[in-house]
Amino acid sequence: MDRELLKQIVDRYEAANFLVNRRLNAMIRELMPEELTIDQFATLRYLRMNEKSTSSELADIFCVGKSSITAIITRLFDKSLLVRIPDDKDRRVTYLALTEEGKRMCDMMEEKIHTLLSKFITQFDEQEALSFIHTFEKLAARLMQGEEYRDENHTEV
Amino acid sequence: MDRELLKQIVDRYEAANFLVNRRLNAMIRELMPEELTIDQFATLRYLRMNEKSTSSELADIFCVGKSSITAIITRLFDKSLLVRIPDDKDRRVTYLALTEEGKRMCDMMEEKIHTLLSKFITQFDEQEALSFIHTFEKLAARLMQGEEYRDENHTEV
DNA sequence: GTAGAATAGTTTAATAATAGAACTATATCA
DNA sequence: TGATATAGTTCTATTATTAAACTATTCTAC
Repeated sequence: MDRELLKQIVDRYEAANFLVNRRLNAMIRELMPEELTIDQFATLRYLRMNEKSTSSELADIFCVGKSSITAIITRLFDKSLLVRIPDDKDRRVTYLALTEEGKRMCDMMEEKIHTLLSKFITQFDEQEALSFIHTFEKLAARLMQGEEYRDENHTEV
Repeated sequence: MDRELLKQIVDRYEAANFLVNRRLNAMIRELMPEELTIDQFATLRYLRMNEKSTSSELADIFCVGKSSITAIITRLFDKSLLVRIPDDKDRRVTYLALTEEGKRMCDMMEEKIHTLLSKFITQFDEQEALSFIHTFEKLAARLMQGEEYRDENHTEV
């Protein structure tokens, strides 16, 4: 790929990404119930799909420090949306699980977001949408690989 | 597009988007100099490309309230990365412009981010990258249209 | 031409997410 | 067993954010 073209593609990616994320986030924020933030919902959603994960796992997936996760988890716990379940094999470990209310809340929001995104996605023809998603997933996979960036950074000490 | 397929595409989009943004943000955060946050950089970058915009314009583009912009602008001003230039036609208006140091800082970061993104983008063949970007830009354009979501929300009465 | 409405931007107070360091408790390993 | 590593929390400070109240202007409709 030629140098100039690459630069253009990178620029265009940055610009589109910025717009899409800012707009979508704003739209999703509006769908949220008063008591839930986007990051809190993202946490609920992850736990909905991954029963019994831990703070450390969340910190890894979300690319933030563990103290950040503790704060979010505490807020969700205070709202009775999840519980902490100590592992009895390794007593350092605490599993996280949604309460019934947490699941309900998560499903309700997931539904609303689905409706929102569907409006935009249905504007593309099937083949274009599938190609796009396919490339997006490849990009995601490649970002997951080049993981040298972690440690030293989002883990304390 | 059939209902089940649509649901799958939306799910896949959500998952890929989450991964890509979290990872990329983490990687970019690491490139940042000590004194600059990602949001501050995004502000610099916008002003670099759009000379003489205003707080209100930034609030619109970034989909946040004006007081949020005031806070970021003040921090960048304190670091001597930008200046406020009052309009002498309409004295309510204040234009924002980068200082030379602001421009240098912005260019330096832009360069670093370019290098990072290039690593990933060059892994795709030219045609795939171009199709992807094309669809991404269409999505961005459509999100810009359905703007009913603003007002009442990110503008203070 | 003036009163009332709209607009641009700031201030203030409160909340959330975050980093980083210090800490507790537990487990692993050599 | 003693040193080291790991899981998670607490604490402190910073940043981004909202919402509401506010100042200073400009616009507008009468």
